[in-house]
Amino acid sequence: MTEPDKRRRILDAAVKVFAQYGFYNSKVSQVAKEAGVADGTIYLYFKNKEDILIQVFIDSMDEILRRQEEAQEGLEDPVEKLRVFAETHFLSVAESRALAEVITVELRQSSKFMRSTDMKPFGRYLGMIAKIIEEGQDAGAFTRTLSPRLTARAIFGAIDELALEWAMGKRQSSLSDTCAHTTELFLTGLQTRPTSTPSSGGKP
Amino acid sequence: MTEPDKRRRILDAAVKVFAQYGFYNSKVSQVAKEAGVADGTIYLYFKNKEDILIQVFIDSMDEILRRQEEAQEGLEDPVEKLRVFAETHFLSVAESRALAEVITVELRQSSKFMRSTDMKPFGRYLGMIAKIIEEGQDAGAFTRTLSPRLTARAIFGAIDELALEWAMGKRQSSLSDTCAHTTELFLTGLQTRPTSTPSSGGKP
Amino acid sequence: MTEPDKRRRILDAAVKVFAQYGFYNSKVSQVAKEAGVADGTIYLYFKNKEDILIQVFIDSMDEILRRQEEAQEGLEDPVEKLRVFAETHFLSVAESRALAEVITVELRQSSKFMRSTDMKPFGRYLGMIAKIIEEGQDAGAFTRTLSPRLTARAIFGAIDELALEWAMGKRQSSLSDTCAHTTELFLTGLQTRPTSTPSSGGKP
Amino acid sequence: MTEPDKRRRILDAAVKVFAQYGFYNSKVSQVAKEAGVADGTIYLYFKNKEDILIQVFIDSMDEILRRQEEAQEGLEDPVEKLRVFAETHFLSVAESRALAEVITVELRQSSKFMRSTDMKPFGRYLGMIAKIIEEGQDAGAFTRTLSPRLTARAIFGAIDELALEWAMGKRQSSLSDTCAHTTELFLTGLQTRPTSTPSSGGKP
DNA sequence: TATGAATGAGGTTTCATTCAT
DNA sequence: TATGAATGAAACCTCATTCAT
Repeated sequence: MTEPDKRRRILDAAVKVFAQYGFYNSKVSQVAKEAGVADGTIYLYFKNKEDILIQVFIDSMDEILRRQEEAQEGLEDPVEKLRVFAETHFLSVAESRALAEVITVELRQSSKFMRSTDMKPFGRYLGMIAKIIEEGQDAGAFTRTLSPRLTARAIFGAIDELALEWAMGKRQSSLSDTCAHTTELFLTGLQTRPTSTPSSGGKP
Repeated sequence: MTEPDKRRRILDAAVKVFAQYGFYNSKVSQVAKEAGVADGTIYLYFKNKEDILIQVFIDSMDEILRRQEEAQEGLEDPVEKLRVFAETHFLSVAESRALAEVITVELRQSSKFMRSTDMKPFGRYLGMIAKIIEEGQDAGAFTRTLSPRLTARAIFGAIDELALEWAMGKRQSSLSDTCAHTTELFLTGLQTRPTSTPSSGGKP
Repeated sequence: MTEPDKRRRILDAAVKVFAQYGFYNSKVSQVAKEAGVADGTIYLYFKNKEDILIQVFIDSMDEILRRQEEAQEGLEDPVEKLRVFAETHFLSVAESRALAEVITVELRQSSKFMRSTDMKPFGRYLGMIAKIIEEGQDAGAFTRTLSPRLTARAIFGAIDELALEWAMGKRQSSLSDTCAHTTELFLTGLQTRPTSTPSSGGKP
Repeated sequence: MTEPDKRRRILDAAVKVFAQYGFYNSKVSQVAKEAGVADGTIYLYFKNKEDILIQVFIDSMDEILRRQEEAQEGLEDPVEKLRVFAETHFLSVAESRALAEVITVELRQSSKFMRSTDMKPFGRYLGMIAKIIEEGQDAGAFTRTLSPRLTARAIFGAIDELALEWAMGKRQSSLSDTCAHTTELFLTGLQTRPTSTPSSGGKP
């Protein structure tokens, strides 16, 4: 009765601890102490240590997905959509460096056993990018030569790598700079060069 | 009796085991058995379990770097250089899926303590990409609007993500397709728009 | 369920096991089994195996010191004091042969690393003897030719050696005999012989 | 052909290493390195690690016994004999602090398993003291109230404790002082009171 | 005799998980 | 629900010993 959302507190503590020590070097008791609960209490909310990581991931992905969907609302231009998507991803990362670390680093490690688990949220995340690309292709804004799925994955890889560098390293460039960079690189690669041919041509 | 390079055998075994179970879920005794040596023998060649991972990384990076340098020999065109770089990366990954997994997945996990270690090889790898970009910019082939360092990182992220997907997943697309995809996306983004040089077009 | 002092139980078990097998040949699991606890439980009460030995020592010394102080209460005569001290030491040893072995034998072995630890109790023990000697010298009962500190040490060595022999060997002599022996040897050597000549003399 | 007495070199190395680290914390390889031989070579001269300690002990005791016997040669007065015995013990210890440590410290530790082994040398050492006392008693120089065996043990304990203190600690007193101290304490306790005797003299 | 690389048994210690309260 | 003392399985690593050369 005292604690409204103990589960939440444990998840937040886990993100903090996992980010600092890495999943395998974190102790359940550390998470418990950080959350201000007893060791045993954790097992009232989670099946085991691994389950905490999974829930952290699912919860975080849900939140990020929610933000992305919110951010996309009302947007029409595929180029704009992609730009906003990248921006939102960076903002999410910037907001919680710890979360970024856990998601990008710890998650890969665990991906082996996670493949068996519910990885849908990540699939949906990639799906969002792919859908934007497809729409762009349909609208004639993006070149049809690139596979939406593969490109989505490539874009995610690039964004994620930079976000990781930004999150973990001594950020030399500002977040928005880094973000702008990434998008420019991709967008140019994606866009049909309407200008290219015609403009160039333009022989009246 | 004719054990020429026991160290090598252990490293190879480690890659195999780490790739399958993940570093933290692998037991030293598994590696020993896979290598066909006694548990204790491992400690004649490596300081501890972690050291095995580090050596795997260093050795592999050295090998990949060597290949990349060899592949770049004689190339002049920046676009060609980048294309070849990506290809070589994919080929290396394709050759040893296990190695790819260990490098991309396990390594991140360990990056916390590894930052303190000799990560030079990875820096050199990124450096190669950055240098290619710089040369391209100097030659007027690549746009100057993008920072070589950040772009190198983004490109690596994309390549690596796809390589990982290819290595771990049920490869739906062929290796060369995936490879071609990535490069096209980037190269287009990087290249100065020949069109932009409507000059080329030239309306006289 | 009714485990009042698990720490105590472990210490007692340790004394027993260490005495029988020697510290370095004892396994923590043996101590655990003897104490009726799980292996891991030991580490809730002690830092490590070595720490058990140190605590055994400190606890035992505290107890012996307590007894000695109690036994000395109300005594005035230095000779009597020394005699009682020896008696009490023997009695303590007699009470727990195992404890004697651990303290006298195992402790020396560990003295190297223990010098850095809290050896105060032992110093206090020697100090008690030295103080008795000093008081005896001040009272004119003991010769001033002997250094209290060195003599204390010598006396301890003798008492301890006999206690050890008694504790470990096939005791051929009774405890009280052995005890009486030691004290007589020392006390005679310590006492000033004022009386000796004259009194005996009685030249007619 | 090169090494005349490899066995000797190993024993000397062992004394050095055991004294510094203690028997159980010493590694056979350390002894080998200190002796300048290969690990395996040690097993050509000794059955196992424990055997090295035993041989060190036996050899050292033999040497000390030889010295004592040599020192006792020509002596007649029991008091003088005991004094010389103590002096010789201290001198032996002084000569090789390491040896003293090994004998007094490590040996006790190992006494459990050594009881089954040939401990004769130590028995002979105690026997020497006991014999001197007996002779003194027979000659009327020492009181008959003390058991030679127990007294010998007590004396050894005292001498050894002081030698140990002297060997391990920061020697505050000179060796000869410490030595003189011990003997005075004992001799006085042992001697029949020349004074007391006059009474014996007579009254005819 | 001498070597030293290889062995592999086994101990200390950790830590996820349980369960009596 | 909550606790946290207790559990005990299991892993890393050491190191005495062997044996092919």
